[in-house]
Amino acid sequence: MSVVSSIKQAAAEAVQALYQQPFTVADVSVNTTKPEFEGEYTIVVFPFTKFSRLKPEETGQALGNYLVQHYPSLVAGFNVVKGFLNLSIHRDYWLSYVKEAHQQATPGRKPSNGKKVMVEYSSPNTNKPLHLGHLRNNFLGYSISEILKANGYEVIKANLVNDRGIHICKSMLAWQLFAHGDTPQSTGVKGDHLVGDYYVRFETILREQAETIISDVLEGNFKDFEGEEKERIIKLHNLLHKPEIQADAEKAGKIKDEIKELSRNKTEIMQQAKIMLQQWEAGNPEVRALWQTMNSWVYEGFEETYKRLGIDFDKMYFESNTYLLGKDVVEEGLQKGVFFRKPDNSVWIDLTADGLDEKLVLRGDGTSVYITQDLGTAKLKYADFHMDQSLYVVADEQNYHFKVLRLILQKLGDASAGGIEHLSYGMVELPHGRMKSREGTVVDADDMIAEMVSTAATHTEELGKVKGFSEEELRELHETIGIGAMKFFLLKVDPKKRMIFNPEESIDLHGFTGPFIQYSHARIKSILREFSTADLAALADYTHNEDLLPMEKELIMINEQFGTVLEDAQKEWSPSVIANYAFLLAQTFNSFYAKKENGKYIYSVRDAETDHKRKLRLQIAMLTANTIKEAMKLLGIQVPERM
RNA sequence: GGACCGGUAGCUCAGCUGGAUAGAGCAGCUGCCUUCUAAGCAGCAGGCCAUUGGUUCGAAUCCAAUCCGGUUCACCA
Repeated sequence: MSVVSSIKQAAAEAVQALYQQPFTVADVSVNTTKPEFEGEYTIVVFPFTKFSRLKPEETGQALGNYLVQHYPSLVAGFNVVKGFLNLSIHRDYWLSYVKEAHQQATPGRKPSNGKKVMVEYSSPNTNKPLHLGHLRNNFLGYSISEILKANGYEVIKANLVNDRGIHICKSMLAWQLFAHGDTPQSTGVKGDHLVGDYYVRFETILREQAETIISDVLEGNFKDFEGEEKERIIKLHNLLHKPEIQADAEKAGKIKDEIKELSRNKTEIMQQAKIMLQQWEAGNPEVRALWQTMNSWVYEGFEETYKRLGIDFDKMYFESNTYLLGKDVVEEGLQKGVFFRKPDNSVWIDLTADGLDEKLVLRGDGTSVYITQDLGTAKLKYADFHMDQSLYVVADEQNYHFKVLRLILQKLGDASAGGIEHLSYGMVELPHGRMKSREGTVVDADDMIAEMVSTAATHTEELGKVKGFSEEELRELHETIGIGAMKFFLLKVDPKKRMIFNPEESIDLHGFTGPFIQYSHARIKSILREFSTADLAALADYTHNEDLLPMEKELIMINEQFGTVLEDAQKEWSPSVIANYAFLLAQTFNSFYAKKENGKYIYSVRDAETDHKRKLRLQIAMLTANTIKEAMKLLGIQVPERM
């Protein structure tokens, strides 16, 4: 049990004993003691005064006395300042913690809790390469999975690949029209990029063709439209010319957008893509073959990127296998009276009682929509694994979708409903706004990785501290630092906040960054290298008998908090909690390392004042290195032995 | 318009389950390599915690209203 939990429990018992009042552990507020006061942890006594009917100072005294008397091995002393009871934790408590923990490779890990959770993340489209937004998703999904594991959960990392649909046909069509049979092998272009290039090509042609139609429409020529669509476009055209709309830029913009959308749909190339999609759905052998070929190129490309980033999955789902799944759910919903059919044969659910809207679950023509598939897939996942919880790592623009998904499954009384949770994260934006693939303003993941690794290489070379590294070791080190910097950059921010990335400013290697923490770890390792492995192993049997200097105590304390930090990160689904902690720990060790008095390093390990001190500091150094390593591992970041 | 999310130093962010004088990093300025690695350490400067009101011993933190920014409310996925 952590120190803080022990204190809370002791305090709750003390209040019950002293004042015969029921008081739970959750009601006790414990903070770290401010540096200007004596002690390590502080109990806020104000909440107890209504039971004690004494002044806060007197209540604090009474409580402090009780704790010292009844928990002497925990609380060695105390002082009271106003309503704050500052506790000095017994020296031996800290000493026994370092002794017991310093050789643990994975500090803070919890034993299995018997619960199973699926984390779905990444979920890429197979029509273009990964970009910066996907990186945040991948890093978050991977990290939260590792954090859940460390907290005792069994985790299934799942990836639902969006491998079919109109966007895939766009790339396929453009390739058919313009590629002259080019392949990744023939061009030397990475598969996902090659396919992405044809997606862009498609969009370029589409834009050109749409321009013509739009300018026709704006001139009052509606030859490309007929029937209902013609009526609609004429109506929009007329609306646009009304003076009150002309005066309202926002409304005019919306109308123009709709004209644009309708026109895009009418282009020849879009019509061709739609035909291709129908052929795909009908199982046309030629289209299916092309689809398989091009998807395999993309998978090779993704595989390379995932591997480089250290991202992995336990289970792959493919939308081409799941997109028809939801239809029996629709039947079920109709039978249970949860859904209803409209005259045009479309199927809906009424969620207005829950503060939401009516939601379509099946089109009039019997084809499914996004939510239909997701309902089916949720049931499939549950049938496959019977997990207690199913976590979806998806951007916050889909908050509404997941609210609806969970609600529908609840109304259907489905077993999977209770476990559905949305780990919603904010989008990564550029200084000028959102990344848009149509407008070519995306930051490509592979480019970004290459750039970070090369920045790391340049910087490493400038510092010139890696003499004796082989080519291969150097290459590995640059990967570790560059990718570490990038992962840390994207994970240090609270997931639910959107973040702005400026490609003009490269990601820092100093300060609150991955490399700072990696560096701190490497430096601890260089301290440990001063000693033989036999010396280090022998520390396990060493019996402590020495007082602690302030920063020795502080470091042990922070290390000891790791278990609690792990729990917090899990509860909040936030790797940033771990990132902040790892930084604090590294920073504190650096201060410890560099602390100088009268020209002497007062916390020197090698040149410690006594053998006891040397052994204590060695244990502290080992403990800190292990905790840093483990914390970074939970973020998916490796730490080097030397850098 | 409804729902949800955000607004803390010049910039990027911690702190938000109420607790002592609001913290980091970057950028700016000072110092510190004969040291177990200076990707570091120590310091200076920088704040009406969006605004107003409320709750109470105590509010950046909780509540209400307002202002600003974002997302969403598709027979797209």
